[in-house]
Amino acid sequence: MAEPSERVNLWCMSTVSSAPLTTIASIGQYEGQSVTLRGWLYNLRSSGKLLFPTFRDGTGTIQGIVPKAAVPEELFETLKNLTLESSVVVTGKVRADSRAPSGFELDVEDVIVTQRIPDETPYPIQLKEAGVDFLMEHRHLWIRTPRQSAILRVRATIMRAAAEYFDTNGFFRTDPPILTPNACEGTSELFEMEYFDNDKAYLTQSGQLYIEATAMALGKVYSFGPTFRAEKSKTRRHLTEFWMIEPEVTYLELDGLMSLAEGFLTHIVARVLEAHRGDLKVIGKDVTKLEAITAPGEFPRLSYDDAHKMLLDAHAKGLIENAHVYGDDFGSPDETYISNQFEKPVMVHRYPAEVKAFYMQPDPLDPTRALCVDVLAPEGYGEIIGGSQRVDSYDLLKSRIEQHGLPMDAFQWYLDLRKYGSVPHSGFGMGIERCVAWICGLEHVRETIPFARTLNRIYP
RNA sequence: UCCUGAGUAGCUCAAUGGCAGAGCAUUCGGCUGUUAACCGAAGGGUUGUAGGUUCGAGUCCUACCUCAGGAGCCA
Repeated sequence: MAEPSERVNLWCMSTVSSAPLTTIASIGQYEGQSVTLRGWLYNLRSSGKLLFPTFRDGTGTIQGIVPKAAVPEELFETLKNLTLESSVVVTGKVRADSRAPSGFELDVEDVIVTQRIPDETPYPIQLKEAGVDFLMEHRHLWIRTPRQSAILRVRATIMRAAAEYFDTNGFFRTDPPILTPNACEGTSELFEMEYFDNDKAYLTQSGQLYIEATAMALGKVYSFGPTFRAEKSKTRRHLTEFWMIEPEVTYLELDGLMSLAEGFLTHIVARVLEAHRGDLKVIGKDVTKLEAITAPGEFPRLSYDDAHKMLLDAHAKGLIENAHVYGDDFGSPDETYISNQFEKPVMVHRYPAEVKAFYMQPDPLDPTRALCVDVLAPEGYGEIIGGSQRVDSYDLLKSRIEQHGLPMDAFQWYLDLRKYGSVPHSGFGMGIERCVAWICGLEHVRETIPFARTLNRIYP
């Protein structure tokens, strides 16, 4: 058996062959030519004197063909005995073939094995089924599989498109601190840590209060970064560490905020459809559901009261188990039902102020309502955006802080924003992982981020 | 925190209280168009942990551990 070794250095690879270096995603441009790919052996089938190695390189997969009679003996033996996920530099001629899923195959001419995985320690992840626990324990390897790679590529586009929407609409990115001295919203569990000698610090659970301050400096701002919640939630929608993008805009009221959210989500979906139809196919997402988002027509806007009536009707018809109690927030089954009634994301606004955060502006037409909006993604994915107009009165904000039993000292700087040139302003936050889960049609948010942090898992 | 379910070969799973099994993976052999290829053979086990019931426990009981799904809360 040929025993290729780690004999290849990255900087000399370009001299191995005169063929142009390319990626699997763009290999169609080279039909009829020889090219060089750098990647890994994804799978290997054989039929007597014919080998079918499948290669992957992070942009896609392609099947190679190696007839014994057409290549040197050493090359054939090397490939025949190559172990899955060994790293390789492959040179071959690109050929269109209707039998290939991607439309192209590679007639292999040369292979340099960068590292051969030894027989005694085979690659642990099989192409066949595996359980959640095993896959999460091997997340560092699981992300190599075509479906997981496709999800991560879509995630990258969603993150870029989200930032791009604000960058091209006059926003300034102003990221808040990740270490904070107190709870922004006071109630939820926070990750606590020592801050030098006598102080505690907490990992941020939202940058909102800080970007209200930067909005007062710059007008239209957004932040984009990780947030942390020590909630003991074990569901398909929760992570303890997740990424949030949050715009905050001065002189913007609730209606304008909803329009902003609508334009923002539409832009993201459009960008994903532009760039990732192939990936969405690998993932198994029905793209017609996404095309419905970018089709003409506004996102439905539903008041809390209307949503409540919708839920009562549904309960009367036996479509949901529990009758919604007027005045309560919506539970997950309620949100799922509401979102399933629409093709587009639905914006539910003006919840009872009592169930919402202290900083939300009351509706002047009915002060028991908060000027807030939750955007519920279609197909039962639930809340992906939560936002509101903020309290702009010093006196009202101060009394709210008192009512909620929050430490006044910690909020002095926040109150200053209402003391010195207060203006109406609004903002929202979108959790990237829930957005990715919705757009990709995933069962669980743990697949939307390279290394998910959940209640029971912090390895790898 | 509460409710429910699951832990058996590297992986996915079977096994009426009565001999510990299969598929995939690995190794060896066969096949010139395979698409998670297929065919033949071999190796591979402290049934999550600790007790208990029983002639006999993977199976029944108790406790614990781990994981999963859901509720609440949230993005």
